[in-house]
Amino acid sequence: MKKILLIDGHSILNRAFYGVPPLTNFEGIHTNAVYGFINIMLKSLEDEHADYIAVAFDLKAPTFRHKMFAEYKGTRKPMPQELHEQVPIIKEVLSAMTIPVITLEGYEADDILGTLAKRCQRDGFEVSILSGDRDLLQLADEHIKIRMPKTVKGQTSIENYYPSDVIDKYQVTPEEFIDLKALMGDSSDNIPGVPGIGEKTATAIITKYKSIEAAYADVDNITPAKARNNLSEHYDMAVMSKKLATINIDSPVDFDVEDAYIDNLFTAGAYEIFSRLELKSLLKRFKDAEPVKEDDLSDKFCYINDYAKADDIIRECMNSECAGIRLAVCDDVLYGAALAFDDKYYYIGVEGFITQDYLADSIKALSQKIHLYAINLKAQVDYINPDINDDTDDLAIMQYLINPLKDAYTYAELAREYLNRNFASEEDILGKNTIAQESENVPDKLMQICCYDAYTALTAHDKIYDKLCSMGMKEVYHNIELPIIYVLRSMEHEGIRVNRTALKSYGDELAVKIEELRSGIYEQAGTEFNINSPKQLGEILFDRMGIEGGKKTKTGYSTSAEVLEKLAPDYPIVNDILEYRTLAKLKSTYADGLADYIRDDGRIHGTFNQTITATGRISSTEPNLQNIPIRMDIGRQIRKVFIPKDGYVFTDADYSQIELRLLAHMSGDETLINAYREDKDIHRITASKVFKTPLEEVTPRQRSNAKAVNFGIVYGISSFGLSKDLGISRKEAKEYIDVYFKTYPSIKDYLNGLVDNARKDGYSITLYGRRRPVPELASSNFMQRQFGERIAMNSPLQGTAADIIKIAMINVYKRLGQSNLKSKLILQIHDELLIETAPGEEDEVKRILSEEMEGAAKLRVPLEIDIHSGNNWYEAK
DNA sequence: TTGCGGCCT
DNA sequence: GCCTAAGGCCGCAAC
Repeated sequence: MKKILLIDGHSILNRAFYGVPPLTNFEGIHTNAVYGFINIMLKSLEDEHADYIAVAFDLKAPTFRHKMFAEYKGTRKPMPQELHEQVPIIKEVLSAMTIPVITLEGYEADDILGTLAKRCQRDGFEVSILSGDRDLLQLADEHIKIRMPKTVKGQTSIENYYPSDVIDKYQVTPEEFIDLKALMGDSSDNIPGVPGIGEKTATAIITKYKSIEAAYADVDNITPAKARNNLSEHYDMAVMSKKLATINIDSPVDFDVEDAYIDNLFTAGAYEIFSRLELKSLLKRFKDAEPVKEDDLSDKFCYINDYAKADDIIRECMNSECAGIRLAVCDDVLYGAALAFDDKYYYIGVEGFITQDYLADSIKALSQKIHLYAINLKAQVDYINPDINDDTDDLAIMQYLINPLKDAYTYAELAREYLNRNFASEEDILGKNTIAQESENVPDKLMQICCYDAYTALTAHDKIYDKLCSMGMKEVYHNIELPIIYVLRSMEHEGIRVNRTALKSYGDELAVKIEELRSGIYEQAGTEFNINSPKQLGEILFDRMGIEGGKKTKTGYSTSAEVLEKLAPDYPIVNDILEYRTLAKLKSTYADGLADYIRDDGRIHGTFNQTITATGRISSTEPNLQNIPIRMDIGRQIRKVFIPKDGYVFTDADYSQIELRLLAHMSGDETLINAYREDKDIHRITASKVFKTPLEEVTPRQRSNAKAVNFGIVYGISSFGLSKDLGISRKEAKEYIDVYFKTYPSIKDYLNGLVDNARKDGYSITLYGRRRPVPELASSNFMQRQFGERIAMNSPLQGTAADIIKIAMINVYKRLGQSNLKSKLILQIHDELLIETAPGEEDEVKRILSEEMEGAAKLRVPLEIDIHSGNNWYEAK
């Protein structure tokens, strides 16, 4: 039997809009409703195995119902702009997918759906109608099924209604459903119904009489009295409501069902739209549906394993101006290299006479002679160009600067965006294998990955570089991001030495204390359970032990430190749990966690990621060396296991209040600027002004509160956040903030200006021109907009601080090299640099650090650093 | 894979 | 009525 799926366009789009979190592409176009719509539609097609599909939409113009009843639908709240702008997009998408989009002047989508459903049923079709609108239930019939998406706890499922299901759920037949609505009315459509009759009474009346006409005929016997009186008085209203509620199943809609036949939904046109909208997971569906869609350039690629040929190719490449390059590198081993130049694409494998050293040396020579373009240079730079230079470009870095919010900067992403090509991604080609594992198989896959990469680097380079420059980020790219690659690579290469045995005993000591606490906790609880499980812990504390705490999270009780700390004074077990948590965290994440990363050279070589953060900061992974404990002494002790080479010391320098100093500089506030110029205590000054107390009489408490306010300003202050931080009421927090802004009006103006500019431009910007898009500012959701405002206030400060320390790192790195020092930069922790300092170089290293860090930017206030040295990281802080 | 909780600047 | 100070990474439990 033939099957057709009919969709209520606006209803499903609306559901998708509110069901899918806000989503925008880089141009700031909202896409969540389109995304959700297509997902619901494809899911339904899968479930139903339909071979025909059509979508009906309402038009703006009045319908026949408005002629009957002028107030029909009333003055509806306009749909949010974010949803409104997606209406034409979904229609465009559907058209591109060759799905008929049906509208009819003077009629609603319901009427179109009803008409088509009945027609198709007559023609022997099995019909499914997809809508979120219960009114459609009146259409349910022997061969007409109504599908309604339903969301329970964030999970969307579909409810199917045949007539029997309607009766089960509403005690009335689909036909009677109309009469039900005629009595009840419908506030959203402004259908009046009968006053005083709600769902309960209406259902009772209709189950008994089957129709409003029959009920009216026996109106004297209707109970309760209120319903009786109202129905007899307002019967005409019920009759009109019935007419309004009745879906027209005989509308003059012009439709040839053969147009709705599903041939291929995944057309090139649809692909183009989805990639413009950046709906990646939908693009994936394309690949499954239409494998030929993937661009295959394999026949252009040439595999080289002959030494003489390789030599010829490299010599030939030397004569071109530029080349795309991609090396196959894994665990410090080079397996091959792809070169793309003059529309030629070679992969040279390390094989036979083509040794690693030969290939690396040839590429280094090449990089001296011509411009090379790579994607993710840091991973390959060891074999390309050992030291800072401006001749090898990195397209991943360029793209990160253009949009730092993306989650991948791979050739597949770049080719899609800039070349309109859909290449199999590295993950697609490798599957679960690594490059090292794959090198043992057929070399074809490595060739494909590297050639696609080199092809993309060469072909997209000019487009992406031009875009970067047009966005004003040429300097930040050349002066900051490109050189920092080499510094980060060097830091990764050096690593940091760890005292393995000390780490082990630290872990062992923790284990003893943890066991003591564990048994004590079990004893107090009267049972054994997994203390690490928030679920079990919550049940023990709040159910079994009956502690007053209350639910907070979706999944159960909150057992966060914030909650537990309030209970700790009254319940010894809670105190023990908090201590257990602290120690367990230290053991699993730091003692045991770090041990796994110590390599044979006794050092940890983490990775510094340059393209992760939204603001321009560096991030650290495998392991994260930027979150080693320091606040509590028990945790801080772990820093003693980080040690320099024998005879060396650690020198640690960190900026003093860099973000507040930037606030002073960028806002131009004279009080703040003078305070820093005269090296005054900034928090004390703020306290004195805000609390109207003479400077000498500021209490420690006042100073500490002022410090919290200063921090808050940098984060994009909110009364909620400040109140939580200070443990005061929101009202008090708001008063602090108000007084602060009254005291520093230029800062208020500056921060407001940041928000205004970000709203106008769509992005925030640092002193050095680095951008961060803030699409949240355009949201219709209040929370989202507020979030956007805080981002707009924080990003320029945090981002400029990130720029400045990167400049300092580059200069420190260069100075250490120029002075032929053995000392090496090994860590960066956002505003802090750690140098492993060789014997006798201590003074010079300190001089370099202070000159380069303090001199990294010339501001209206001095940049100052604190500097310490020691025999381990604990001592050096 | 997701949510919670916790460590850092 | 929402439930938020900015930016990260990671271990564990539970699905």
